[in-house]
Amino acid sequence: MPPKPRKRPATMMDVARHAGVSQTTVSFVVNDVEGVGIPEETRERIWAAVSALGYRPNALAQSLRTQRSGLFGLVTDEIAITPHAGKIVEGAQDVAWDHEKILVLINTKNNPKMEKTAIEMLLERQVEGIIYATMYHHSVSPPEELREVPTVLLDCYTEDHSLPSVVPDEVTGGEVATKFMIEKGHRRIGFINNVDPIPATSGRLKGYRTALSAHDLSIDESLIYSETSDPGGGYRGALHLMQLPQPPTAIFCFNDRMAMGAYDALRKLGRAIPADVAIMGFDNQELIAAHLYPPLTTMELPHYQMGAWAVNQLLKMIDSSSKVVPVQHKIECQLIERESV
Amino acid sequence: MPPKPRKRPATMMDVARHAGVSQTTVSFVVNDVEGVGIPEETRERIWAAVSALGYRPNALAQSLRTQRSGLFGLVTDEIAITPHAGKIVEGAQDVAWDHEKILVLINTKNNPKMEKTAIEMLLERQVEGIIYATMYHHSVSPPEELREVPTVLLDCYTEDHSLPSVVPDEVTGGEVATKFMIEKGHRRIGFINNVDPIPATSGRLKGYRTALSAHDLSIDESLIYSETSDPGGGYRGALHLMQLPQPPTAIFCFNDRMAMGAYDALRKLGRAIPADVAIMGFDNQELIAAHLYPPLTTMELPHYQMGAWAVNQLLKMIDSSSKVVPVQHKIECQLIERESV
DNA sequence: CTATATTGATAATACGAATTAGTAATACGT
DNA sequence: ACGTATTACTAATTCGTATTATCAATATAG
Repeated sequence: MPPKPRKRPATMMDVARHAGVSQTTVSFVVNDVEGVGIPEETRERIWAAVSALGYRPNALAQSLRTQRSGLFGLVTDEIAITPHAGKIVEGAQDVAWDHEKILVLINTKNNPKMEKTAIEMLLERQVEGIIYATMYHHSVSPPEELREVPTVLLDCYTEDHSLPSVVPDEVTGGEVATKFMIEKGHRRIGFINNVDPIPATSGRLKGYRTALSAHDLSIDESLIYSETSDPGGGYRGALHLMQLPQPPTAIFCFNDRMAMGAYDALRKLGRAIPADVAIMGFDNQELIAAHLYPPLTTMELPHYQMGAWAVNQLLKMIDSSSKVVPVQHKIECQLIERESV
Repeated sequence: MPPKPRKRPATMMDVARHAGVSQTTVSFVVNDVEGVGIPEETRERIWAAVSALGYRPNALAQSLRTQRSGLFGLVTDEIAITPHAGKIVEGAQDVAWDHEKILVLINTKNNPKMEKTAIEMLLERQVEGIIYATMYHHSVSPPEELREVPTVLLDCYTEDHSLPSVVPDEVTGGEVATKFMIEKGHRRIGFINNVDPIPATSGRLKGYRTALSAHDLSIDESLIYSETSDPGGGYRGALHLMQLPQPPTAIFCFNDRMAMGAYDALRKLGRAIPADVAIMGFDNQELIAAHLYPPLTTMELPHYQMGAWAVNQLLKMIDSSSKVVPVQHKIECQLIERESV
């Protein structure tokens, strides 16, 4: 029979016996502890035992002893809706991996009770930090338990800013997008905004105004129109703007889904994109943006970066045990140039 | 000062002292152990101490003692690409939650070395089971370490089927899709297949043939055309089929992205969907399918269900310690009827 | 009135590793 | 030759909980 009929996995004690030394010595060698004099010969004997027995450290025991679990909790409200969640997770995961931390994931479906239980569970498991992430940028009031451990809010924030958070820089995003259209020569730029009172709505609008002002362009309020943030809204918005006495030559849409609707409207009106009218989106929802015809120029939300930043921040908060003052970090959105402008 | 200057979280021992009993008694009461005679009065005293100290069990210590970590590992190749990953995670998460298990997530980016390290890490952390998931249905050869613990392959399988796996039922999917078009009255149904040699390619084609045969329709090989699985491929495929001497009245596209291309082609040819030509997709990529005009009728891949099934299977494998024979489970795809057929 | 249950607990140990405090044996300095 | 370093380890304790074995005090049986 091959050397596999082990039932219980080998412990450090097993290795010690096999190598004829004490458990302590094994620990010293395996962890390569500084300042303990152990001759090469013994070390080899121990390593040989390690591989002979297929020893693998028990991280639970280590965590218990060292009081650090190496776990970070990632609490999300909804994970399945958009690919955005994936990017957040990926960013967080990448950084965590580099620091030998591992992520435990809980999806609370926006259910406050579940949310509370989830955080309780994470705390029981001694997570070293928690990322509380939402799928769109808004204000939240998370369970108080969150404060018992280093925490970063992702794509959301508390009204009082008492917890560190990382969010997209909506204003700069709107500004960059608008500036880009201006630089492409557009002077009459419409904006189909969202109707929901969220930071993205006010932020992108503010950026739009800023960019126009910065280029000494007057702001024509009739070019700013609000609609629901779906393709239908985009469709109606574009129709409306194009039927103005002086229609715009470029339309900045609140998001890619609305841009999709705008495409339909323009097609119906027989206007070519970007020849007759340029379209700028926001969100860079790959599946939409890259596959529209023509491919949509849009702003990418920094989900990956937010995930990465959040983990980095947690790492900082953990080792500099000194209370770091809660930071509100904004990350710029990236312009993704395709062919619609 | 309010009762919060605790540094170290309270342990069971602290509770015991506070209530004037032994740690053992606290354990008995807190875990509601059967058959130990402890009067109501003492129990109350203990619970009072628990909330006074804000005691919270240390799951690491529990796990170490009981030898069950309550952790499941979820290893994915790529998580950010599609919303599919989100569904898998959500399905797995939901079932895990119901059984008080928690998911730890590692994304290995298709890097075999990282994959191996990741699994090693999970094993060190004493996960009770591992789900090895890929983002599209194909054959894999995962690290051998996987066999040391209950494992389920998700959306993939090993050639020798020596590990349990759950995958979409591609054949039935193709069949249901085709049957639907037939029932809508179509007799000449084109199929723009993928060129990659993966189960989805052969499976959906097989289902297509089966459905046609089942309805006594002859299979016209010229209506089966292969292209790359992107919008461009769909575009070319549709163009090709529509220029045949006897063009089809319905086109089954290998996936939604190709369907998107087919839409463009038909638009260019001036054919209306579904009046002139019906289009059927596959994958139900919400962002595409629901927002095309007209909304795309398509087959939904059972990602949520696969995630859920995988966790359920792990749970079974764990308690019925008897070696369960590796199951190959196929889950049917759901027809999502919209307006393109 | 003594033997035996029952009640209401506790002491001790195990889980697997990290770590502190030692210790036996040899080497070195003077 | 004697005290001190150094080398090469080991014993014992700890992390926080679950669990088994035990025990004292009272109640009940005979």
